[in-house]
Amino acid sequence: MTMINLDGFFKSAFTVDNVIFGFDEGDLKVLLIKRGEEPFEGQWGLPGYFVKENENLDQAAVRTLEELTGLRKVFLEQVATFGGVDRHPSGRVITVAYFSLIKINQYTIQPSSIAQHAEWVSIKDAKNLAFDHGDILKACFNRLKLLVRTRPVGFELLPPKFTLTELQHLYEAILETDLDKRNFRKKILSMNLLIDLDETQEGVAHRPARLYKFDKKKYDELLADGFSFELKESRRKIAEHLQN
Amino acid sequence: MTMINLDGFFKSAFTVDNVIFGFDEGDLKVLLIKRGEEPFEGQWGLPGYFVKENENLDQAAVRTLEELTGLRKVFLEQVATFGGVDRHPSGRVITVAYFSLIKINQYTIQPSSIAQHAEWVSIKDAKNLAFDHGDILKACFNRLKLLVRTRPVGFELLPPKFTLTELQHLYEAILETDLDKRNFRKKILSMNLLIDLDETQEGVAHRPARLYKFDKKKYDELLADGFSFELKESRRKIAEHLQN
DNA sequence: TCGAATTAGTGTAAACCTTACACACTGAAA
DNA sequence: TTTCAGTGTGTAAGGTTTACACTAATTCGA
Repeated sequence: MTMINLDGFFKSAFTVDNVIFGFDEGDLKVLLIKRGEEPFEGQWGLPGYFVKENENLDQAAVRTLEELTGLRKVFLEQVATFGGVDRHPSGRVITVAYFSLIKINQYTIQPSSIAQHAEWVSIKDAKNLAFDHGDILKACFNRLKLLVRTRPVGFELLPPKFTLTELQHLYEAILETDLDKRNFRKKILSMNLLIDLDETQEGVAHRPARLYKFDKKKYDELLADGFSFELKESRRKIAEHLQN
Repeated sequence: MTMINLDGFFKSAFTVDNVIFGFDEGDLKVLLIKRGEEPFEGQWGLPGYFVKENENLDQAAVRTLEELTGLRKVFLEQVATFGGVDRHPSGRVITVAYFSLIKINQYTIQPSSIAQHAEWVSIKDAKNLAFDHGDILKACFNRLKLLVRTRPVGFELLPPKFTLTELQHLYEAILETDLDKRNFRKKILSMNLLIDLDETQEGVAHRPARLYKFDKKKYDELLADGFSFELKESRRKIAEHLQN
């Protein structure tokens, strides 16, 4: 049997770039690296790693995420591949972008050298990134917006126990819009995907809110029955938004 | 300024694989290649091409699509990248999957060697593909299903003049469900995105249907105003579907 | 301990959208 | 002239989304 010989074809270095989202203090954040060397020294960039000869792309993404955050088994999904000829000044490097959602308070700084320069940056402040990382971040943020409306991934960003207000703020941060409190609660609660823990917040200087957790078991059951999680943004509010 | 030296890192060959959808005789089809050589000789595979040193991924996809179909300026979008270590028997080959939508009657067979073995295969019959092309096709089909509900891409698959029944059949083929004729028409026409051409079909052995064309100009205007094209599948029908 | 501050929690009516459903019309072919 | 095949049309019921404002619980400081 004759096989294709790959020697004659162009080969490129390739990396995975991780867009790691977290949510803290009502603000959606990304874990960025302050670059300590050229190119783009001093600028923010995404954590990126060369893929090894013997590992799959997904494996590389999982491995590097763990090296950086210490976390395993988090939400992680491939988004897109960026392969512009001139995207890397040192030569051709094709990068596969992954995005992940982590609970920011579970994040612990790791001993790896790159992690020393990692910082959570508000998505609003994540500008002027190195390479084409601005484009990559944008693609991942768009994907998150899309995903959050059709699958209950928001819970990946919240601590196990959360209040409805926190959940609403999360959605508002991701969708970049305001939501009506009563309608939001009605909608979320009507899905029966939250377990009311019969506990309340502690240490807040106001009426404490009830705590809920996400009922993953119930969701998996409903999924199997053809249920579709759908959380809509107000169309009117989108339209208003676009006018600004 | 010190730069990273890429020589030390593993490099891989890169291809683009094209999932080219067409619609004909009420049936959604994919353009596949009957493989004339090992590996997977005799099986169907996606048209795939190595990416060149000096071209971007999108350029490679556009170029190869034209080489195969003779068509330029068609709908083309990157879907996902497949980089399993063992996906290609000859060595590491990472492939970036693109999907495109073409008007099947504009397709003309090209002189390229690969095009000689190209055939339109109904999506239902596209099984047992070479490599991981089955997974790739599935990913692209899922993306098409998603896209068709939120953007008016269906028209890319139809001839410039079409009947409402043809449009409905197209949606039914993509969404793999039945739609109610009256409700479908009501919904589509209420968007005001179709121009009634005041012409009718010819050469059919029954009452001829009116012909319409897609009003792209209007759509672009509406888009700018925050309009969102949204065509929903009946939830009940989805649920029924899942039970089968 | 009282009042102010802060955030939590709740219901309804109107508008809008989606669904289910059946029959008369047109033109070609026999 | 009848049959065949597919086109084209309306409505009522049910469900979803929207807009909107006040009372409840707790801490803090005076």
